[in-house]
Amino acid sequence: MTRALAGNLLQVPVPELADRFDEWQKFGFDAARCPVRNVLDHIGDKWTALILISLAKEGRRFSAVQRLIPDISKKMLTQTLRDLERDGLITRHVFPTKPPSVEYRLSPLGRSVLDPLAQLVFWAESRHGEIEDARRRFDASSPA
Amino acid sequence: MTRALAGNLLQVPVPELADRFDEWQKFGFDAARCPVRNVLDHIGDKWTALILISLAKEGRRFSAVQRLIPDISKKMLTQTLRDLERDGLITRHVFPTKPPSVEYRLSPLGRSVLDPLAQLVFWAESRHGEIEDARRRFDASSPA
DNA sequence: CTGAATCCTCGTAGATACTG
DNA sequence: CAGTATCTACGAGGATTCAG
Repeated sequence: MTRALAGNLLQVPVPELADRFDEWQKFGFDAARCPVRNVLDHIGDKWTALILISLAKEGRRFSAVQRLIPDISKKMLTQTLRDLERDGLITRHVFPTKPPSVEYRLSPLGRSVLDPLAQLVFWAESRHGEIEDARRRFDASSPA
Repeated sequence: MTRALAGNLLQVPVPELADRFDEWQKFGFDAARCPVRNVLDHIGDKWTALILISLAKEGRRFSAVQRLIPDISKKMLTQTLRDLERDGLITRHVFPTKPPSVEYRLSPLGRSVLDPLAQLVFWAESRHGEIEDARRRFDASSPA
């Protein structure tokens, strides 16, 4: 599977990102037309990425996800799952067992975001040390 | 050009992302050890990504960035720039002109995040339509 | 021009309790 | 088990004003 996707991976050169930015400018920088604001804000919120990752391997039930992300409240879990479902990134499957059980799964669209998301996560992981160092330096040279 | 970078791009198979997630679990899911929470939350906030992109082509002055992102307040611009500087993603250069001018530039570390960021932005752009459709379907079938 | 300082508001998210 | 309902608190972020 890692092979299968290798060929698919869209090449996105950085200069093009800057050019895109220039283009958004021409439309008055309408928030609705700007994917950075419209989507990245959303998947960048406090719980979304974590939930997507927790569903990467297999579908999971509500309580299973909650166990995987211990400090999320039921309220935020419910809400974030619903937003994700609304955006078509996950699907919701209800099984009419005695105590009802509900399983959430990534949709194909949801699975497709794991690649770019992984890029960012692994960037964060590999640069984490550098960032911490920079913070320490900054805090040291900046008067409280 | 989509070809040129193909060789450079780190392949990050999705299964590995899920495995990483499993590992974080073992450490009690400490927020400090979790790059998703520690870093992605930060670059995923309201203005950070936009500012990074606006500096992608060249260093820019405070007021220039503000023009590029019309609806950011001076307060948030100052604050986000300072956080970015603290994290070592941008550098700050003061020129002692008559009215002082300050230019912000991406550091090598800052430039390095543009690649994964671009992946996500272009994902957002290419899937934007799908997401909007999903939203409409969801809202239509869901009783207000 | 590039901020710093203050005040104020609004939304997000946590806590708690309840339900099918 | 998988939510819903309500209340509250906190903090991000906007507006405004001042300063080097």
